Amino acid sequence: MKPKITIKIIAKELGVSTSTVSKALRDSHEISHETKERIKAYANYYNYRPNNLALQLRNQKTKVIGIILPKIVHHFFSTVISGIEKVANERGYNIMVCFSNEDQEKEKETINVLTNGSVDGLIVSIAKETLRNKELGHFYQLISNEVPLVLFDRVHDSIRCDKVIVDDIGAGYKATRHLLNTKCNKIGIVTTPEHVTVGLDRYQGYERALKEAGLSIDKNLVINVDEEDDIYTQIKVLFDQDIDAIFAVNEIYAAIAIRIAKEKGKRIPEDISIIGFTDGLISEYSSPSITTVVQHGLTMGEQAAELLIDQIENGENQRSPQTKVISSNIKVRESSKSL
Amino acid sequence: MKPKITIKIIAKELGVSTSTVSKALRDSHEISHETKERIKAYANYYNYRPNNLALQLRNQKTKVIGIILPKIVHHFFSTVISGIEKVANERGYNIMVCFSNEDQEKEKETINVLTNGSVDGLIVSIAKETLRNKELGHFYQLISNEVPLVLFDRVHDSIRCDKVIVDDIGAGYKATRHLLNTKCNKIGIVTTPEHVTVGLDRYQGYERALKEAGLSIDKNLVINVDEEDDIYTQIKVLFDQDIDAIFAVNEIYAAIAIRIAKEKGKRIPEDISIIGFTDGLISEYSSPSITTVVQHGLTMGEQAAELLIDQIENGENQRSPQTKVISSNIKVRESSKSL
DNA sequence: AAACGCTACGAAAACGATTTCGTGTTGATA
DNA sequence: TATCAACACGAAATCGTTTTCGTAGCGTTT
Repeated sequence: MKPKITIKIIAKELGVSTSTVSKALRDSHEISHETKERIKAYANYYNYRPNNLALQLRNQKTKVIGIILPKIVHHFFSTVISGIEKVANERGYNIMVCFSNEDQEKEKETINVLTNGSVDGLIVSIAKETLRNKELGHFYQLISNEVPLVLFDRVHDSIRCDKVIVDDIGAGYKATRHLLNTKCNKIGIVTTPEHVTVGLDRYQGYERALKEAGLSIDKNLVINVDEEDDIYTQIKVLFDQDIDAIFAVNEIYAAIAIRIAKEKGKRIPEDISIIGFTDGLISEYSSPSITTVVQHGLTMGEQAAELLIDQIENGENQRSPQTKVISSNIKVRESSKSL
Repeated sequence: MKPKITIKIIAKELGVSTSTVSKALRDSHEISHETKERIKAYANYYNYRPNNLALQLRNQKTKVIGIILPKIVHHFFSTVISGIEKVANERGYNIMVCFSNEDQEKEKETINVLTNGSVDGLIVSIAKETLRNKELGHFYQLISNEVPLVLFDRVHDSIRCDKVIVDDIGAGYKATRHLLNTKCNKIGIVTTPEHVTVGLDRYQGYERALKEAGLSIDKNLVINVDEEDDIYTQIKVLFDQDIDAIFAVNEIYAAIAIRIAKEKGKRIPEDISIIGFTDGLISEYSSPSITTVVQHGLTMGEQAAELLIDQIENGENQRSPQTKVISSNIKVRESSKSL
């Protein structure tokens, strides 16, 4: 990389001091018109741009937002990034993206590196391992160091900071209601293990909807998928039961359910309705296309960024932590009956 | 954000100079054992970490790689990011991700901001608008400023730098050969308009395979999709022709082709084989699952990162620019016959 | 002519770290 | 006892920028 032109070089070339150059470029009234013009012309000619690092060090702010995600190859997360970047860009910030790969150690390490001056604040979705262990010390530390922080999607109550979440209970409820409304009443659910809160919440919505409809919960219709094992096999056992609908808490489970249904010769949605979660490409382009709960990742990203930048720029005027709940809605496609 | 502990503070508290603290923490032989221990204990107790910005400014390197992509909500690009991040992380770098949104002005602006000290080098996939206009001045400038640069996927010959590309012609050829080998000989192709080079290249592979097999090109079997209009309708006309296979240059076109085939009551792959491109989730989870040309985004990202970091760390020992061609391979699934 | 106020600029500190070069003290050697 | 080396530390420069505070020079006022 060629050395870039600096204020110091300009100053030496033009026989003035660095202060004069700096002031001239910022149009200070302290500098005479002709000196200003001379300096500006020179700077312009050599395409001078102030060095970011120097500014960041001096101003004690980087105008960079750190993002830590469990992974990126995932439609929901890339959508969120997109939303964050959009707002960040509008408000003059850049983003620095890191991945925890669901690993607690890497999450800690990344937080450590980023908060050592590289970023002005963090937007994080917590790694599975961290949530499982409930070892949240690194987050408590962020709070006590007053690092601007916004958690989204995978959050934890004990961390006192701004949060952006989907109303997973409400979404589970809506999904189940949709199935009930379209004359299904033997509804199976494919969800995550209980320690993954999003799965648990969606399950609770399911439970509420069923109870409200006067139906009882049949534990045989509840599959808690362990991703360590083969997903296909685990979902397949659900088809041994007498069911007329499946609520899958994500797109992939839904796609697999469809595959099994087809293999079993069931017609969709006549014999069995299927509803998924996360409005990704799979749902849109599989055939039959899949009715889903759309998660509004873009909106979540935008909101998270707004909250974070507000925190950063408000400095001392600490407001109390907010939680934004992004409500979701059902996108009806071919895999479920219409009303 | 609470002020973090600095060397200066430690020095003052312990009544020594900043030089002593710095040396002690880096285990210099110049400092006596007991002083070292005293300083280290203090630093450790207050959890001292050197400030990144200060180091970056002093060392004149950031250990950050800038990535500029047209967009992120796209399986291929997020896979590439994943690959870059993996290697970057292994070699002690972080990544800063920006999007051009296919817009030339934003691309220029982003390059400008990032190269002003924020990153040590750039990995870029060029925006469509830039390629269409052929205004590559901002890239030539990077080269003449000797900014470490690697282009991937969307590249341009006139930019003299390292590149990582897929062998699109070869991939198109392989895809077509696969169809020919499985006894298809009335093969339609759904591709992009001609100015998108990846589509054009894949088409050329198709052409070569057919000619080699002694078949002539029937222009009625070639669909150039204009994404401004309805994709579904454009692909549908292909089914008016007598065909036994379709080569779609991306996953979405393939998924749409499958949908149409089903609507027409064709059996896949008995009546019609379909092969796609990009090994994303759609191909994997749709039913029937789709035979595709896998694009190895992860590998591309890894290679790009290796090339870039080599450039950065080799400094003056400029080797001549390399182009890595990542070859692709066919992943046979249910939408095509097996050999 | 002394006092004052502008104008137009420079010196120096600051951000947080590293590193080169001195230098005062100690003990050993000639 | 003079010389020298080794030890242990500090001063200052450096990275690139901004900003506060001085101040030289000049003209105006009383």
